[in-house]
Amino acid sequence: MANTSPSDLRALFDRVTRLSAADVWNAQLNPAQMATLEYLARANRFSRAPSHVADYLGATRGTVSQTLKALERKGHVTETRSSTDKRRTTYSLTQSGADAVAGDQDIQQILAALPAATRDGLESGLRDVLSALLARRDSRSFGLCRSCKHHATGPYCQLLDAALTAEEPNQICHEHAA
Amino acid sequence: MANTSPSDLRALFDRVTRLSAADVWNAQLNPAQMATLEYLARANRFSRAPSHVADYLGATRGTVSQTLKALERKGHVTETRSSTDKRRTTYSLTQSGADAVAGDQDIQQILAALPAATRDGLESGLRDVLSALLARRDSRSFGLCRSCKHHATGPYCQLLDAALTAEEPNQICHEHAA
DNA sequence: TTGCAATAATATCGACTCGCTACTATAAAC
DNA sequence: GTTTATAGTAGCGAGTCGATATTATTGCAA
Repeated sequence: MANTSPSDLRALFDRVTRLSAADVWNAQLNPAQMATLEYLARANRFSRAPSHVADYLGATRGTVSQTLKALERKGHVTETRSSTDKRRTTYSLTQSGADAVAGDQDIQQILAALPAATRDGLESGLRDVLSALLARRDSRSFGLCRSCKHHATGPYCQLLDAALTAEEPNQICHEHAA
Repeated sequence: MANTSPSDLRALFDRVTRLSAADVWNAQLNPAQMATLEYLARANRFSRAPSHVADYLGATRGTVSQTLKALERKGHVTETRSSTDKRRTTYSLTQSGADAVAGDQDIQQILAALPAATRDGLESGLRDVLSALLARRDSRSFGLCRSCKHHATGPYCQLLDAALTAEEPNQICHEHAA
């Protein structure tokens, strides 16, 4: 296991990616659509705009806009326009969208079956790769609300000056800062 | 780092995948084309047919056929038809194709910068996930020639009854068996 | 308060993936 | 010598994806 060459490791990562992507198609969704649904399922109410999804997935706003329209046609998300700032749109999962995310268990079953030590090693490696990727493209971290410097007990967000629900501290936030 | 939930880990994996895919587009290639080139760069001469690529990437033959045609139009691969079995076609990288693979250094640089222990943890985790995925879809392993049961010193392949070049034991083989 | 730059979301375009179903060759098995 | 399996391809429809342009809307400054 020692002396892993970066190119071998990269090939290994790519292959796992491709094979697990091939599994996602077994819903009526493609990988981009599933990734979008999964993000929406984990993001808080301040972070569900097309531009947030684009930023999170590393895609352009145009692409994400089309993906969200496709998901809307399939009934997995609904669009809500902001009344205060009419440029803003927010998307939410419908029940059918939430079901699709919950039903996508294939890779999760494999991960759940791994020994805890292996899972931890995998996670810490992926986290390191992710931080390097984020640093290079200087993208946002999308961390959990509760680990943010603007998070105050209450629960309350000092940046957005908003009271939070009980679940929100455990959701992903676009404005997250360490 | 402990108590990693499978769904968090899955989300982490997806995000790294998407962000690194976004980087690949910076060549004139999309992720599927780059993955195909990378496979061809690592596969031995018995393993470069469209169906082998399809099997490796978990895609259909039709899709791979089109991808190879696109790569051929761009001058990154060349087609060679077998004279003994006229159904068979083999693809090889051109210099331009090899350059494209070599130029795709972004993720490799990140991986190379990781501490060896982190890299090993990442690799062993990915390997476990890969074997589980392969077992479920009962796909081939595509291991290195030299680790195959048909590999004999010489170097020589007992299954295909063929003498091997010096590099071939270190390439990927479609017929690899443990 | 008019003017302009920044922001948010879409629309459109062309290249391409992807699963799918058909289809053509060719080769092997009976 | 016919059936069956294998290898590759074509064409279809849905949809991604980057690029570019367009339309609203907002905020700021002269």
